Amino acid sequence: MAKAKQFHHGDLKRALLDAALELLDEQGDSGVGIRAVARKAGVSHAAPVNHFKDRRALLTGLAVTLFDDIQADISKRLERTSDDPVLRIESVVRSFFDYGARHPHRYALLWRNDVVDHECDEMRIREDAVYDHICDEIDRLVAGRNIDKHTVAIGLWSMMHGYIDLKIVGMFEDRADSTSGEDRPEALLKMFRTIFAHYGL
Amino acid sequence: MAKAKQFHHGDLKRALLDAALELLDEQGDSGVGIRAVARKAGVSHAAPVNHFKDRRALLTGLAVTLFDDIQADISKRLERTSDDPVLRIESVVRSFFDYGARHPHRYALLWRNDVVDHECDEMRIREDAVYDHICDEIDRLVAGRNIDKHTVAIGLWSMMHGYIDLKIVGMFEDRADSTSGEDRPEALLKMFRTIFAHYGL
DNA sequence: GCTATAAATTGACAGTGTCAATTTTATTCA
DNA sequence: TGAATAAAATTGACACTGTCAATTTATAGC
Repeated sequence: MAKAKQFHHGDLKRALLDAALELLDEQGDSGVGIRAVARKAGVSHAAPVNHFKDRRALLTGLAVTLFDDIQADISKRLERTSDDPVLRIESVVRSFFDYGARHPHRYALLWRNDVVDHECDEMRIREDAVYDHICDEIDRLVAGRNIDKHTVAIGLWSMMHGYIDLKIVGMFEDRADSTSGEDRPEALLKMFRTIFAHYGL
Repeated sequence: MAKAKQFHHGDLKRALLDAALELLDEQGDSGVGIRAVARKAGVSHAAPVNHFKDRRALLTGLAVTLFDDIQADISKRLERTSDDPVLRIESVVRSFFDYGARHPHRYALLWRNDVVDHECDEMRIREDAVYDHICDEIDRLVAGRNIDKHTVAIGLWSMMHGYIDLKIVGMFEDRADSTSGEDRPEALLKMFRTIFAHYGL
């Protein structure tokens, strides 16, 4: 495998996704065009059509691999986390916080509805997986009590996603003078612990 | 004004923004191209350059008008709201919730970093204005107490924005079975009131 | 009325996504 | 093994986009 230069690339799909990821990190999603990716992979401009019928399909395929990366990181962290549901939830949230800070373009792509097909099975499966990570722990947390776990999960996820997204946009740049709480993500986590506490969790 | 058909349009800038808004509502930001807007305004493909040097400038100009609309709605609601800081904060949040539900494409555009210039003065001013609406009330709320108002404001704004954004993406479509709390936005507001309560506000 | 300036026009260029036709390689089956 | 079939990559074309330069047209000021 990895033969020098043959007509049939052998593993072009993988090569295309690699090239796409590089372009994404460098220029954001607008830089990930079919032709640009093909160029970067050293292949003709129409070659990708065999593996991705669309630009949309290409970006969706890329988003799928990103979700897998996140999923892997979450699992790795959870292995090192105790059985306390609150701590496990915080592990998941920290995984997202870090990912958003480290790879803003990748994170932004995940929620681009126009360019990524969230309806397709491959995406739904991945999204379900990460949602379940949050929801399962909350389920354990509210077990027996008369609390709608989805409301708590949606609230938590909303705050988590909203913070990452707004930070990427630069919304908190010069607005929130970093006087007291320098580590804002941790402050938000503490804030949510407040909600858990209020529910008696 | 509004003369039939002359070479000089007279108010082309306004006409372009009107056309852009229509296209945005119909097709999302990807449908708002310079040429498409010019076509819709009944003018040649290069006419817009006199009023918007870029596609980015066009989209930014459009986003500015959207922020103004939101600002107007917020002000209208606040006029009818009592002096209670919590109620006033909830008014602002409800304004955003409604806007996001009513005009998903418009809301999404506001936070598109690649296509809208958030650094320019016109944008900063509008963003500051809406942020201040939230922050001022929170400031009154935490007055005297040893609480970082920015942390509370960022938490609130993050949850608000995250919920609207994820809902637009369709993230809560079939996941959260709408058994108990049908009105999710109100549930989230209640959740935040929990945080206020915890801080003794 | 003449001139400067602003506003809109046409035309061109490079780049894009997508499709059709074609050539090249790999695979399968007799 | 060799021929037929399928898969993978190529080239070429089309319509479309954003942007720029050169040009024409209208407006405003002296």
